[in-house]
Amino acid sequence: MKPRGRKPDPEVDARIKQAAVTLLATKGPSFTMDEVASAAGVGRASVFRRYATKRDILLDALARAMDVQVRTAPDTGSLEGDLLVIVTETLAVWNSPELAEQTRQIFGEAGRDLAVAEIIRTAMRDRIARGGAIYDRAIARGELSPDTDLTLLSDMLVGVTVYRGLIDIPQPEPAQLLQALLHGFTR
Amino acid sequence: MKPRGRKPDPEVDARIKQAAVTLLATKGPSFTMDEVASAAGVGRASVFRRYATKRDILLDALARAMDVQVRTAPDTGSLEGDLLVIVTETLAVWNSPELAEQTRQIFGEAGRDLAVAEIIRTAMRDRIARGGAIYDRAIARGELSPDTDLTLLSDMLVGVTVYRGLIDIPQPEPAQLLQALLHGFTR
DNA sequence: CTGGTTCTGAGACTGATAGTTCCTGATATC
DNA sequence: GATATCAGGAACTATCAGTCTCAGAACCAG
Repeated sequence: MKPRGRKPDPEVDARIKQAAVTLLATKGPSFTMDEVASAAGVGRASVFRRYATKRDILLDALARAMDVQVRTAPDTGSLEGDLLVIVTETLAVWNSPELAEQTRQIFGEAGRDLAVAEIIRTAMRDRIARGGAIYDRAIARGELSPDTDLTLLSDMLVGVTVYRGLIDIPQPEPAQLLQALLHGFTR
Repeated sequence: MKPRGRKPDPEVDARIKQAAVTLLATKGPSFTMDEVASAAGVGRASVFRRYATKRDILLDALARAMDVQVRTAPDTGSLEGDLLVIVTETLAVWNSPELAEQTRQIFGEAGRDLAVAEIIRTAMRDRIARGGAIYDRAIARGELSPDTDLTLLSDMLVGVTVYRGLIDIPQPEPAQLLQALLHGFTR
């Protein structure tokens, strides 16, 4: 059956989503529903008509926020060179105080809500997939074995930085981290 | 000058601390002050007389909880053997559903409160220091260079597991992680 | 055009929870 | 014995998620 009465205003939709993403970026996951409504210049009820719970709007805003930035994979001619770019970019997130704080909070939220974890997981998978060419080339060059666990490689790279970022430890030097990933710690 | 009136009851102290630690273990950081008071069989005001805010009691309970488990370092005769024990133990935390959930929540809390981060950081430092002998022996045997960044080694090991645990990815096989740490990903 | 339905902003209300305050009684120091 | 602090209990405030109501606007069916 057709919907009857007045239709939801798409303008209101847009302004709520916009406000949620902005608030997530500025205040982290602790924004309030009142803030969303007033930042969107919209009635409280209109927010709750679209999102039953705060969790819903948070997840939506988070998914939007994670969907944004992705760069094309570098191609420097060697695995070491390509990975150095990625390592450096990854560390850059944690070396910028504002970005680091934001990221800390988001990973923190993942610890209390598996749905948040899933959003991050998916976003990270996409990001790795985007860099797949690097590994293809490295395997073609013989720098990596064809049966390398690329996910583990990637997770070890990201893992240290997330871990250190979360508990507020300075990040390693890119070259050192790169060395450890490529050659391990034994001599 | 001496304190005048009635003294704080040490029994009450103890029961509050006990209740806080227990609640932290069972409900995670989301326990309420009412729960603490009633679990301790104590008045609400007595809790707030000892801890000005919930954050304070949470930090205290957390510090207590982290202070508990530490094992003596293994000595299998090789770095590989010793590390395998440590890797396996670390993975065990995340392979037990209840422990994993608890750890997830605690790391999540670190993302929203740097004081929590500091408690974890300190506890992890202690734990690494406890395993220092492993690395001393490995260096003596020539398995590690004397200028190895042991903190990075340790953080890379823990980092992957925390990262994967937080965003709910299955943990790697111990042997595979060990291999990556010792020898890296290149051939 | 009319009537019914759903949207809109505004605001009141409920319930949970942190934190405060006050009460009465117990226990300590002076 | 006066005074101060602690004990438990309970009322109170403030914040926030989530619900509900209202009056007015927009839309659809007849």
